[in-house]
Amino acid sequence: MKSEPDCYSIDDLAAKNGPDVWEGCRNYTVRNFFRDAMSNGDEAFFYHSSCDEPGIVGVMRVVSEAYPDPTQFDPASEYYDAKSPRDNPRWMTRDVLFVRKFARIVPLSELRTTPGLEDMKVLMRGQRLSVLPVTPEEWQTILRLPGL
DNA sequence: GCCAACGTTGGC
DNA sequence: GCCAACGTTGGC
Repeated sequence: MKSEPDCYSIDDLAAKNGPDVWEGCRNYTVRNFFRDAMSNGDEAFFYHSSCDEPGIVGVMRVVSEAYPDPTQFDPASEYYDAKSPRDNPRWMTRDVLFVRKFARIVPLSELRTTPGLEDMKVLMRGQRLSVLPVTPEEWQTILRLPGL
């Protein structure tokens, strides 16, 4: 799950000391991932994008079922969507909980050269979705990279 | 339903 | 700042 650290970083999530809403995703494929592909209790990588060193910085846990992203109904929010009906919300999200920050960032450049990650979705050209699936094998491979 | 125009993402 | 990729919009 990607976030621009200038906007919301893994340190922001850690400082929350509890669940936080993963808000603002406005893409139908991502909406479907939140709704259908995730389960309460799943773990996810936190990825910093659009920054000096893009890459995976730690682990968090999904700690809710899917529910409508509240920011779509908030006219004061930058994520407000006037076309989303309250009785049939367009945008879904889930709560996440900080699990741990890696000893070092695992940069995108390293992911690209790590054996076993050749087919990882986040490395595919043209891939811009802010939430992407990770296979169990990729998950284990990546966990071994940052060390302690 | 087609498709051009436009907007966004995000690495570089 | 550039640009490739691709999603969305809206006229027809």
